[in-house]
Amino acid sequence: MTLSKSTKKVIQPGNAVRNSQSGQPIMVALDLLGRRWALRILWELRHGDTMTSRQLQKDCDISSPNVLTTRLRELREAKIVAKADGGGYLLTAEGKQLLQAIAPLAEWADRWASDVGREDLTCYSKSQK
Amino acid sequence: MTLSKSTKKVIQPGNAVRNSQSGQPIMVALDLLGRRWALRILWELRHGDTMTSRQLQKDCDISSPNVLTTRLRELREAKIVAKADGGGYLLTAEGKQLLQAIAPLAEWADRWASDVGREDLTCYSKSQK
DNA sequence: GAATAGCGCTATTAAAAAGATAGCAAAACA
DNA sequence: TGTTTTGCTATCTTTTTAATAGCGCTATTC
Repeated sequence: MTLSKSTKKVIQPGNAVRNSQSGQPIMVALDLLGRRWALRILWELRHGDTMTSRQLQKDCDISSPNVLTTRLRELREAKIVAKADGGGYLLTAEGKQLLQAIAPLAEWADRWASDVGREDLTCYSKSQK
Repeated sequence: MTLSKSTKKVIQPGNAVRNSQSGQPIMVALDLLGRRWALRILWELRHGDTMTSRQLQKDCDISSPNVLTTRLRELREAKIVAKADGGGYLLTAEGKQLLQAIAPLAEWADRWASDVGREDLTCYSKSQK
């Protein structure tokens, strides 16, 4: 490995990240997915189609392309997302598996919504705008 | 339910969040879990035991208690985490279900690690700066 | 073949979030 | 009563994200 200066680290299993020095896969994953828009980007790519960066930006409601670019780079380095031939982005095989792994989340979220909604939601609802 | 502070938004299904105005459960969940340390905190609570905030801070390697306090408050408001009688924090029933929903993530991470490790890492190390 | 439009991406500045230390009040313990 | 532990706040610095503008490139259209 040439890795001249490790000023910026690739978020990959085996590499130390903010969350952990160990490089444990799960810790690296939690770090990577815990960054802004990372989960959402995967979610918007869930259909498997190639999406342009602009489309992603629009669907995710991201105003600034900078964060999107950064996140996409990280996800590409992590082999979760790839550039498509002819432009755009799509999930890698690895990315599709990841998406399957977090698929139960949507189901949970629905249960969560109904459970939380069943409770004393009134003490929260009016604080919104 | 005096609602002392109406300026802060509770992250709950039904409420608009950064990611989405719709309040769709999955979007709210992605927003909440996409915040720094949120996933990791859940992960450290996965055994179901009551953990003190200091223990959590230590295990998560969080240097600043501020973020931890903020995240724990959000998770409590979302009914995912609760304060334990006699101090400390633990998962709610909802939180335990959430953890089950993202449990496949650990398994995926291990596969991911072996897959990524199998490939040519050199093509990434030099692109960094 | 100039004009147009969409693409990926960078530049810049402001705002927000997180990192890092220190320390306090209350409870638990001795 | 003195000591420890705990949850949390205060303060300040650093990092990350937000918000706009716009560049160079490619493809299409007139």
